[in-house]
Amino acid sequence: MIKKLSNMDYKQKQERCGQYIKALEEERRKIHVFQRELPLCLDLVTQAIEACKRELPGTATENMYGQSECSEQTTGECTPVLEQFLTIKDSSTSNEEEELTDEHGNHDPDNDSEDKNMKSDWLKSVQLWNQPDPLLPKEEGTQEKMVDTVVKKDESMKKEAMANGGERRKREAEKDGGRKQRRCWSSQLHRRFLNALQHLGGPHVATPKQIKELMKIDGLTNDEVKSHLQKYRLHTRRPSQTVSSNGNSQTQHLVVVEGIWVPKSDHSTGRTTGGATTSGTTTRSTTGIYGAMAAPPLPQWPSPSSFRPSIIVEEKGSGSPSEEVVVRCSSPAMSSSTRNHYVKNI
DNA sequence: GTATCAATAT
DNA sequence: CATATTGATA
Repeated sequence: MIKKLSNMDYKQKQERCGQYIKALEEERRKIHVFQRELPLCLDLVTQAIEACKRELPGTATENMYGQSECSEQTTGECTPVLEQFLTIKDSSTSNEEEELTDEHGNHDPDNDSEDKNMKSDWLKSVQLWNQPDPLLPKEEGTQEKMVDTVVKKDESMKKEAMANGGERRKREAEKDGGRKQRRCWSSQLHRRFLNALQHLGGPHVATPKQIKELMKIDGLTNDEVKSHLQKYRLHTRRPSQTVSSNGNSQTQHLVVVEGIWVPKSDHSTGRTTGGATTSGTTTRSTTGIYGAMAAPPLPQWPSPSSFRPSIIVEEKGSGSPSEEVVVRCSSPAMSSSTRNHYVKNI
């Protein structure tokens, strides 16, 4: 009796583990669409899967009870996997959103051109594009411990936002005839923006008002969000389609669309972390900083582990006059309704 | 949602 | 001084 029970128990364990893995994999498929904005998330899930698989075949000593199928945002006590999450998170949390370390009030334009930091400093160098603000908000300090939905995250930099925008929002009717002072989109602000975007289902379905609300940043106006969204869209479109120029457009039925848009990488460290170090000085070939995210050269993310292209689109119809492409994704959010087909302007 | 203006940065 | 970026506005 008891033997049987324990045996069944074991089998159940295994089955549970399998289910868990399955769930994880599905989850990963889902967020794969957003790999552009949640590369680390994807990475985390992937690693979790691997870790789980490693444990499965061996002695299933670990206790897998308690969570029928925790899909990422489980409440917390999530077996060894959770530990993995935590570890990884700890190491990479800096670029998840706390990458703002105002360590450098000065960027040394001289000894910058090293690729020395090909770890994850991609954004580190971004932070200081603030206006000469006497307020140096040292907000950071927030070591959040939520690995969950990626959205609810920290609420830490609102103050900064206030300082930047809300405070000086008073219209100075001086020579500019009442034009507002520029809103400074810090990297954090932008990240919140991105989060909001993805929760609303993508840049093309999100409305500025919703975004603003979701960002929950005091002093932020709809127009500001709107403007930023516009710019974001402009830049996230494919800025360069350097491929296929030689009439061999049929060989390429798959093109990668969109990449990560990170706010203004600094003037020095902003090279592609991988591949051929673009010795800079290519100047902006109409694509500028955002250009390095299109198709063939593949993403240049600091993420050490495997990284696959972003959203994949495939050409529709071989004779269609309208060069239209459809995003192939399984995300319910993305694939809702008709707004998700990007028109190609080749 | 787009186009244009204006302030800055390069 | 010209041009590119980027946020504000029309």
